[in-house]
Amino acid sequence: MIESLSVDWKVFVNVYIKNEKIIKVEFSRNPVKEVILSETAENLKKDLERYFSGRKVNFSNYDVHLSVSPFVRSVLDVVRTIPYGKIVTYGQIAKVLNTSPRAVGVALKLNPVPILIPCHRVLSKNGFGGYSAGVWIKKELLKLEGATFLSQRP
DNA sequence: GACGACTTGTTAT
DNA sequence: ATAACAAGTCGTC
Repeated sequence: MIESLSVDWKVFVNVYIKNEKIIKVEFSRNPVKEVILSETAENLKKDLERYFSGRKVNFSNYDVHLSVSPFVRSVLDVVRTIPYGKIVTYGQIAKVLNTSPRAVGVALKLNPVPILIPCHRVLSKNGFGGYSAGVWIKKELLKLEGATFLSQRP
């Protein structure tokens, strides 16, 4: 059975969990129908609420499912180690993995669990780069985490 | 700033 | 199998 829960933010953040593993996080105009939540799900919900209220939360101990190619997995693994409030570029990740920035961008688009795997902390060298749910959400998340350089970017 | 060349994994044909 | 594309970057003008 799949658990679903929503957290109210600028948009609703909906999370789906199966067998204690997070399988999907989505931004949506509407909340999902919530089911009875396991302890893991309750904890995650509280952590998300804390996160959106501006607290520093680390999501890296949550179990995520990730049905993606080995390459995408390797990119997401690297992204997962980026600490709260810190920013890196697509190029830096590409260098670590010996690949191209372009490929890193494609891989990040395939991230099934934004926020938990913080792809919003990966920007292009000049500018913001993209975001599957819309760049404005990426900007809001960075603002939330206190990324002060924001105003210097076009 | 604009534009093209180069890149490399994914996606579509 | 092969071509087109993408959440990028670098050099040149």
